[in-house]
Amino acid sequence: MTSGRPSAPRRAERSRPAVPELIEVETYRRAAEAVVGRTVADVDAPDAWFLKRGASPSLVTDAAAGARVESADRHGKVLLLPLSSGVVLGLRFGMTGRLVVDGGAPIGALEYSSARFDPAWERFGLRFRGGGSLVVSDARRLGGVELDPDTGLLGPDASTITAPQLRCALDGSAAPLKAALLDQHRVAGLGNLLVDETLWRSGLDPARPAGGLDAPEVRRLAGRIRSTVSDLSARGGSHTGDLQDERHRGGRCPRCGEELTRRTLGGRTTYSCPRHQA
DNA sequence: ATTGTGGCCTGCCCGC
DNA sequence: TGCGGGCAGGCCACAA
Repeated sequence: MTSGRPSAPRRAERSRPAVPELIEVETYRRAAEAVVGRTVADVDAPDAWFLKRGASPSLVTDAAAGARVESADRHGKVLLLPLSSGVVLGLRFGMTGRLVVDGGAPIGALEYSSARFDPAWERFGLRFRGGGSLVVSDARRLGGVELDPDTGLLGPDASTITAPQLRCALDGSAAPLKAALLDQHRVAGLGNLLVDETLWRSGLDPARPAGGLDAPEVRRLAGRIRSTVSDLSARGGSHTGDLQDERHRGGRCPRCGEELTRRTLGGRTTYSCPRHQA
């Protein structure tokens, strides 16, 4: 699209949903700590499609009913609930998944109108002895529940990734930097918004071959990944980046005013500044 | 093996 | 005013 017009009409100021990337799932994890130590009375799995990797309502019920929640952990975008039965419950939230603990407002509720929380969107739930519940609400059904997820397949968590870990994750890869950072096997926890924000802050072109970064660039990127996660966590979500308001056709670089490049990389819509991301 | 593509799913935005 | 196409993106199956 050619410029000439000042810019596309600015998107309505209405806040956008916080897509569940690492930051949001960490918020869910903290909320889930409220149920640690409780015993599962019953499993509610009304949507069998939501159960992945061979899990079925009866298998999940067998694993969870009567078991105590031992802890609430997270790796990347996966929320892990180890149970006293020895089974670990893995919860993924896809793009629109929310966690509702004890019937309170779903995390991120303030981002939405009340109509967004249709009871029909409840895909999975645990009810606890003595009351309370933990429910996954997901309009789009892109999330899921699995038993004993293999976290060994995931890369190091983005929030604490070190330069050597990042080098290892990117080394020898010809894939675009954007695609490599989205790949949960390489780095766990980053989604589309966080990657674009991080690369913009790093001054790195998302199309650069991932393995082509030199050592200073890898160090810089590792630091930016951590600081971006930390910064946006403090602001309240992965949608609070500096680039966010300009993520639309005709959007402009918040730093230099150049029109942002919009393209598809790693299968995702990618915005970057052609002037200072190289 | 790695990298790329398309499909899943469905609410919602926008243009007609 | 209503309708319908396109868009959103995490994740997986599959293709090259």
